[in-house]
This record gives sequence, structure tokens and C-alpha cells, in this order.
Amino acid sequence: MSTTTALDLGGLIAERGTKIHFSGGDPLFREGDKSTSVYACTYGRIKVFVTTPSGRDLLLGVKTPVQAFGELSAIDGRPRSASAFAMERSVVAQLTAEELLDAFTTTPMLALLVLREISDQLRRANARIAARGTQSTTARAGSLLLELGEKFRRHGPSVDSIELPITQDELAAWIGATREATARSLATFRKAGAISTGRNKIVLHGLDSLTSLTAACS
Amino acid sequence: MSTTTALDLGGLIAERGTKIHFSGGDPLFREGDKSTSVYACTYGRIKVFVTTPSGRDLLLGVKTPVQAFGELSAIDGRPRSASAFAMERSVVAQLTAEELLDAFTTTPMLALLVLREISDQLRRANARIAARGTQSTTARAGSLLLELGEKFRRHGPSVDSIELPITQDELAAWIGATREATARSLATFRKAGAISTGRNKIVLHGLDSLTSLTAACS
DNA sequence: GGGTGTCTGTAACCCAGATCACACAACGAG
DNA sequence: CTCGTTGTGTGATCTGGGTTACAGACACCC
Repeated sequence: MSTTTALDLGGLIAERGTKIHFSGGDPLFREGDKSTSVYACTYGRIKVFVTTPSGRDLLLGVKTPVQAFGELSAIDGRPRSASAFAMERSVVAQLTAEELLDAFTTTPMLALLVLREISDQLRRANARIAARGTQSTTARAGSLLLELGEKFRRHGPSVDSIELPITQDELAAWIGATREATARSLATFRKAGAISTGRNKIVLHGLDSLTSLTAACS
Repeated sequence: MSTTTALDLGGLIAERGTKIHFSGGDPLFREGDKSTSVYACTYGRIKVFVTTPSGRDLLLGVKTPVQAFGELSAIDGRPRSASAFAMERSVVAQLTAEELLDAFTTTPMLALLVLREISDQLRRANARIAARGTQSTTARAGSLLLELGEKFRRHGPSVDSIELPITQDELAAWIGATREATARSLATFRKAGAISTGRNKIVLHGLDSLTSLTAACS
């Protein structure tokens, strides 16, 4: 029968789900939608975000291979609480809520896996609530850059220059600030020699200097 | 055998767990602790909060009968990401992580129950991330008062005066503002006749006037 | 090549709210 | 009753970052 080699939810969806291709900027679902499918990014990058009443976007996460997303609506059947858009040419695997719940009954262990997944997200969300308001924009920007730096170091060459493919708008939406404030924070990092900036990219000159700068301005 | 009449996680824990009594101000667990038990409040009020680097407390939730809390560490075994203290004389039911996981295998449906529980918390957390920074403190204070008003209306007499047993410090920690800013927001509500304030209490004069005031200052 | 849209970099202004600093009221303990 | 503690109410500053407003830089298409 179906032997499952997957050790996490994303892997399982990628294995069993139907693949769908998207171009950059395409919507997968929007806040308020009634859809209940669960997805996993298998190629590219998917941004998950909410639009605040004031019209600004606030990133909740960026999904890369092989991360799952859209679990909430699949679990409780309520409307989407966030929107998901492809940031670039991407491929995602899709599983319907029924397929997921069926998998729960055949593989009870799977429910525990999903629980851990969601628990982790909740922990991160709570940490973020604590960070907002107590940390300065610069501190939040630095933390995020460090986090992304760690994440991208494996993929790229192991030199101490790490290039992040991200715009300042995206960075601003991620840390919950305006583009201008984010640019100012980046300027202080740049003047200190910790990073350099360019169109659609931010280059980290090693993580150490950035780490100390971030720690300093907290 | 053990017939389970509980329809939610809190009910199940209250039914099977061992009862423990606490006085107001007593800690149940602290951020960083390695304990993995899961709890349900059966009497009184338990506050769940994190302490920010700047030393301020930030409330993540107030648990009343029969709400569960402390699930995260029970699920993934990681250290507590928040602290839990009794706000007043309280009774909680405790279940060890092993007992909870055992219950999962005997009652597969239970895992789905917990999933819904955590999903709901995650939805709320994400909504809160979006609210912070886009809404003014006055708007956040008003929203919280309305929410608490709804919650307390059932318990108290059904008159249009709803008395909330809460200090301004707690309110401030809940909405993520200083005590002073919170007092000022309450002052505007008080001057508009929507509430009155006292030691350890806030009285709502009906929800309608407060609703319109909150909506106005968004 | 030149035009156009997207992205980056700064500067000037302004305001919500944090910080600091009191005065006073309510309550419990001795 | 008096004193200490905890909670409330409100002023006076200060500042981070939102808002507005441009000026250049890069990329792409015709």
C-alpha cells in the first residue's frame, strides 16, 4: 500500500498531493475564502500574509520547500485567516481537507505531527507578539536578517557573504514597519559595514557584526 | 470503563486530572521551566503571560473554568514559552504529558480536539499581531473591554451594568501598553459616560456606547 | 536608445505613546 | 486610628517611527 517515508506534514503533502504551478504574484487563496485545502511548497517561495485595516500587508511567513501551510482552515473548516501568494514561479502540492482527515484515521501518528507543526507556529506567534512594541524597528530588522541569514547559508556557498533575495518592502511587511523606517535601519547597518544593499537583494557580510549591532540597539 | 462525557480538552482534563489548589499570586510554572504537564482551570482565574526583555509583563490569556492551558510543552516537550500564575484563589486540574498522549491513542478523536483548540489560539495570535501597531491603544483597550464584557455578562446579573474584576495594570499588560496610557484611554471612555472606574474594577454601562466609541477612534 | 515602472535612499515634520514625576484614594495589618 | 501598600488619575517631556515628499538607480520593453 502507500508507504509513507515522510517525517513531517510538508513531506507527506508533497508526496501524496496534486502538484500545481504558479507564476510570481499569483494568489493561492485570500483572507476570507471558504477553501479548506492544505498545501506544501515544493518549489519557489509562497508568502502568507494578512492585510491590515489600514491597507498595509503584514507577512506571517514565507514558505519554502518543503513547508506546509493553510492547515488551519483544513482543521477547523473556518474561512482563511490569511492570504497566500506566490512570490516567484512556484510549485505547490495540494491535499483536500477530507484527504488530510482520512490520513489522520489511517495514520494516527500523523495528527501528533500536525500538532507539533501548529504548536511551533503558535510559539513563534507568541514570541512575535512579545517582540513587537518592546523591540525597536532596527532590532527587529536585525533579528530577521540574522534568521534569514541562517536559513540561506546552507543553500548558498559557505563564504561569509550571504545574499538574501528580498525587497525592502517585503522586509518591512515582515517586521511590521514602513518601508522608510526599514530603509533607515538598513542604513545604520550598512554604515557600520555589516551589510550592503542593492536592488532586490541584501548582502550580509558575516553574521557576527550584525549580531553585535542587533544586540546593541535593543 | 472510563466514559468520557467531555466535549473539549478542558473538560477532559478537569474530569480526569488531579486537582491542585493555589492562592492568588502563586506560580504554576514559569517561562523556561522543563515541566510538561497540561492543566485546566476549574475554579478562579489563571493568567498566562511572558516577560519582555524590558521587564514588562505581557498577558497572552486569562484562563477561566473550564479552559485548558500549558498544552504546548505537553505536545512537543520543549520548555515553557510563557509563565502561568493564579490571579486569585484558584483550583486547577493537572494531567501529565504521558497521560495526555495515552489518551490520544485510546481516543483518536481527542487529538483532533486539541488541534482545533490550538488552531483557535493560533488564529487569535495572528489577529493580535495584525492589531498591534495598526490600532491605537484606545481602540485596543475598547475592544478588550467589549470582549470581556461579553464574557462576563452571562455570569453576572443581566442588567446593563457589567462589572469587570480587573486592575489597570492587568489591562495594560493585556493590550501591550503602559499603565499610564491605559488610564488615559479609560479616562476618555469615562468622560463619555460609557464606563466608570474604581479600585480593582471597571464597570461597563452597557456595551453599545462603548462599541461606538471604540469604532470611532480606529 | 529613450520611456516607464519598480525599487532604493534621504530629509522635514508631527504625533501617539513611553518615560518621569507626583498627588491622592482605598484597603489591610498592627 | 495610623501607617504602609497597592491602585488610580494626570500632568510635563521626549522620542521612535509614521507620513509626506522627492531624487536617483536599475531593469525591462518597445
